[in-house]
Amino acid sequence: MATKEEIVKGFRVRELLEATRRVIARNGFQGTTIDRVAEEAKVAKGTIYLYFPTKEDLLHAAILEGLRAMVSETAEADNPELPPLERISELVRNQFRIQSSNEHFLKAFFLESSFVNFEPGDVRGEELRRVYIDHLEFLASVLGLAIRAGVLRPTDPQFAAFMLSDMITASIRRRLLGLASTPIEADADAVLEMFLKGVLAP
Amino acid sequence: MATKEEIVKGFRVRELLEATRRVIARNGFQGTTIDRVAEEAKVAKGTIYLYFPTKEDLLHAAILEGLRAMVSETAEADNPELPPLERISELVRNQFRIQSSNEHFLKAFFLESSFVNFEPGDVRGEELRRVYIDHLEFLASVLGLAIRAGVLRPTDPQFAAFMLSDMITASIRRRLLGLASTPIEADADAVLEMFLKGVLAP
Amino acid sequence: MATKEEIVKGFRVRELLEATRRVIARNGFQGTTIDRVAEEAKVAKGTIYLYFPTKEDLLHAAILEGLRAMVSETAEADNPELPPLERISELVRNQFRIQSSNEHFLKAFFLESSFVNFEPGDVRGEELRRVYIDHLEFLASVLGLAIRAGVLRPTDPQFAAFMLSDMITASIRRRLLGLASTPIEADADAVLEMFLKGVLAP
Amino acid sequence: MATKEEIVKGFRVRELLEATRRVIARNGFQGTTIDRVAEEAKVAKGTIYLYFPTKEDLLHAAILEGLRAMVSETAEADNPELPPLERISELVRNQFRIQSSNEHFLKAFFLESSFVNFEPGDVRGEELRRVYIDHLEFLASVLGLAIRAGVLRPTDPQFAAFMLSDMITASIRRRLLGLASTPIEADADAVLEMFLKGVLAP
DNA sequence: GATGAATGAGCGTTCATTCAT
DNA sequence: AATGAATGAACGCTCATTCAT
Repeated sequence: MATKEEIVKGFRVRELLEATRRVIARNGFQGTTIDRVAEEAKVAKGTIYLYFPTKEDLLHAAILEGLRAMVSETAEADNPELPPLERISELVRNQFRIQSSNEHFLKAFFLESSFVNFEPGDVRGEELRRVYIDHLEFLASVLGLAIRAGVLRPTDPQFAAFMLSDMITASIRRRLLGLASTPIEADADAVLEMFLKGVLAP
Repeated sequence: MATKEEIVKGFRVRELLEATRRVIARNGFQGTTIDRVAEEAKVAKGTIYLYFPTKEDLLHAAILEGLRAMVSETAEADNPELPPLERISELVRNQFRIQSSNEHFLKAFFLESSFVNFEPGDVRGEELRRVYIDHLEFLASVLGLAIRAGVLRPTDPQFAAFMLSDMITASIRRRLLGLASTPIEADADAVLEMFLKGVLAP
Repeated sequence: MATKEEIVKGFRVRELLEATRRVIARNGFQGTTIDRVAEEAKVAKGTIYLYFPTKEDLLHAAILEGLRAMVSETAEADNPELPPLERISELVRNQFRIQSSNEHFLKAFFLESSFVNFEPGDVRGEELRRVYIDHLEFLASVLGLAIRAGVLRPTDPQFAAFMLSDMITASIRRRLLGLASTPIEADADAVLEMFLKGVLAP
Repeated sequence: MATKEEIVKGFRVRELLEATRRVIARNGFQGTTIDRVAEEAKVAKGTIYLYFPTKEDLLHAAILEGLRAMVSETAEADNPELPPLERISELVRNQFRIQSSNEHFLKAFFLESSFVNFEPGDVRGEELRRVYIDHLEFLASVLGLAIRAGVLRPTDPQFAAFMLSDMITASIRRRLLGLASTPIEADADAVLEMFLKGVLAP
């Protein structure tokens, strides 16, 4: 059961993590310093160390929470009762919307960090990977259902899920690199069409 | 005409760039310091500054050369006389081979840096983007030919090229994240199949 | 109103500036490094940067304060009600006393730096020059009064002030170069006599 | 007797010292590096170390020679047969001319370095001081003659020589600080008048 | 608990000096 | 003798972390 202190602590932690993400969004990972986070959170520098033992832990927690928010928002927006194809279609559209609304934090995340800053075997890295893998498995399960329903060809759903997820990220990245000329609304459809139909002439 | 000194200088530059890429591979971009490069190249710190005016220039040159090597190797392995589909197939297979052989350096590059470390407008960043864009345009031109030949559906070849390139990178990334259970040789085929046919049931 | 923190900060700043002047005195401007100042002030290197953004700012502030102390001490010791000649005489005597008590810092300042270390147009250099020029103008105004009172010949008071100031400095420099055999008390009188009467036989 | 090698060596040394003074003139003492001197002398960096064991020795020799040139030019321009007052007058005018023609090197010397860069007891510092003292003694001897001739008041000629020399330097410094509005030709007369007659009303 | 002044290891960079050619 | 590539100590500065208040 949560004591009053724990609740207060929870608030502080949340504030710190949000401030951290804002700083990441504004300055990138490189430019994220403890000083800046403290200033953004309107808290003394030392205070951060009451809640996080190192900067890496703070960053990790901020990313993890941000990623979890994105992932769970995806899951919540999912409607399992839709026909498989429409469900997938909605998922893609939702994910586009989510990543675009979160854009600022995710921009830095997808362009700069990914999952590399942690050594293989590092607990925090594993945790991060875990969240991502859970997300992929959720996608894979949806794809798996569609395959079993005969709507999709029998392919490796894990592989397909990874590719689908990456294609979404990729088209956002493409936009951030200044290589997209189409309006952003068209991206979800373009990704979906390519994912579903490929490029081969019928 | 190259004098003897220029040749020696060329060797040193190459050694330094290779050492730099090894350090990037081992420590990531964040962890790449002049000290470490010097140690890796078995050279005093100051020596590096005889060949590169700043650390950024060194990193840029190392990345640029690594990227160019990858790109030009792709172009050289291309056989324009193949039928469109086989040509694309070969391109994908080649790129897989190339990116896997370069694996260590490219890992850090594709996972960590992308093209972000340079401010927009930075000459070096633009140069880097240019190389990448050239590569994409080459892919796009091959896809464009296939479209005009009626082998591929009429789609935006730029978009398709970006996605294809990214799918290759993604499946390597997937492997680096420990999410692949299939043998690496199967990746190229899997990417190709998805790219060409999509996942939709016929 | 000064808070407690501001007072403490003021102490630190003063300690740092004094330490800086001691280091300048001991090692000259060339030999003044942040490390040495930190050691002299018994403070970690980084601490200095909490109070001064760059080394140049630290040096500038230390010199400026040292110069201002000298200049304002001169002004305060001035007695405007004395007859012109006695007033000038007192001014010279006072300046000798002041410059000799500050000797160590001023030695380096007058022998090494002058006002050169700052580019023309540099705000800090201008500030330094300003203090010096103000001092000269104060001297010039006193000389100007004496001229209008008919006690001094009509000459350019700006020029005379510069020369008088420099003669004082010069005779201290002469002492530092080991060229003086007379007791230091005699210097003020010697300078005054030369300044007032010149060397020409009557 | 000078061997051929010694003559060649003499040429090189002279070239190096001249190059050094040009670099000092252009970049100040701070900005004088071995690299720049080597480039200015069109010689490899290592070559300098065949002739001078350290940078300090090079600088010292360059200053010493530059100072000697100035001093001996003063002595050569002297006409001992002139009446004392005219002789002094000519000396001052000549020194102004010399220091103004050498202006570039001397500017840095008089504004930046003086004699301080060498520890007391340092052989090179003493040598420098010696040249300067010799010059002062020459001036003092001329003043002494004038005193004995009854043209100047009986004063300490050493002191007077130092002051006269410094007043010349000071008025050049004043000009370099941007504090002079009169034409440069007037400086010599102004210094002379002040030195001879002082500022006191008759 | 909260603060923020203090710390010092570590960074990128410069440059006097050395030494193999 | 002459070269200039190589060296590495030293510099100014940053910033994650600590700790007295």
